[in-house]
Amino acid sequence: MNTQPELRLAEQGSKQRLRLWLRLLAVTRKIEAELRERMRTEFDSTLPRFDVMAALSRHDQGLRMSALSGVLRVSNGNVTGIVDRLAEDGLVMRVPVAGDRRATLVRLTARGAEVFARQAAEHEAWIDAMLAELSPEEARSYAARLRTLAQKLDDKGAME
Amino acid sequence: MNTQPELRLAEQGSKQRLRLWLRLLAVTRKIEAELRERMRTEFDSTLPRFDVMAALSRHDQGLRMSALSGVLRVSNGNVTGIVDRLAEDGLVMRVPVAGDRRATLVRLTARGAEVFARQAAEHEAWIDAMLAELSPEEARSYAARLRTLAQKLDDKGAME
DNA sequence: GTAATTTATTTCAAACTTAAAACATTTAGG
DNA sequence: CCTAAATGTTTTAAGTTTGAAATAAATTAC
Repeated sequence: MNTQPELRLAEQGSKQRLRLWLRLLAVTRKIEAELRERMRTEFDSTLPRFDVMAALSRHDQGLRMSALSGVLRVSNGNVTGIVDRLAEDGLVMRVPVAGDRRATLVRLTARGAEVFARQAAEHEAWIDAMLAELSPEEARSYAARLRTLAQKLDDKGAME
Repeated sequence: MNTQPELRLAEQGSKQRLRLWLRLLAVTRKIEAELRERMRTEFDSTLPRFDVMAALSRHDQGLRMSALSGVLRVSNGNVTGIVDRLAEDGLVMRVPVAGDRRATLVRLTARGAEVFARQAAEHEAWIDAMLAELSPEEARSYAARLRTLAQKLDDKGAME
């Protein structure tokens, strides 16, 4: 056996990358499950709602529905439902766009901004505790590596 | 300002960890989106179905519903639905457990095993291509780091 | 200017997901 | 035994998610 060492090596790389992906997925799911649980028990809310509010909090002037779904990388129809429910609760508002009656701007209400600020502070503390194992320097370095990886993935996607 | 340097430093660590989490989430979602798209177009299937079949493929003798949901870290009721649909398609089968009429064993059918083998090979190739940026050694080292992190997270969860 | 195309969003059907309730069965304690 | 607690699974209600179809409005091309 092992008459084709270059093939064996390629296989090895493939297996290592697959293993990495499975671990990445496991850790991400674990953290998400924990965050979801806490959002539910502490704030009677959900992660998707938090994600939408987080995106809006970075844009005082509001975001169009399409921009929102672009930022969050979820489908248009998905955002519609979440924004509907947030609006019912008075946390976000839909504002018409002057000069384009197709579009809507979504913004946090004053109460929404208040509620989000409280949740964001806790959220950051939860993450900090869960990733306490990693030093700030280690976190910085992994984040940087992931950034270049994400960039490469986006480049590939753009070619289609 | 900066009269409390120890606080500033703690804040820094917290911000770095939060940034890392957001990148982790972004990369994971990007890869998942790509895998889902390919599962759909190439195999007319979904990621959750693939995940269930992958778990079953590692257990020739089959898995109980509860073991399956434990391995996949999803809720019991969730697995029920996915297994229902896989069973309709003749890819998995429910087998009664001798001596315990509450439990069910789920196993891949012969056709299910065949179908999964094809999908798994492609799946591994997709991952390999998406993570080609990472050398096998780099992948191995990150996977190891994630493993210890996952372990720590599990330990914390076990304390509740 | 009107028709065709593009853009922005919502609606829809199907699947996935969760937590909690319901159900069935088994195990343990008196 | 027989009842209470524990275990294994499904059902249910609500929300999330997708991709595709529908709707509406704006833009482009005759």
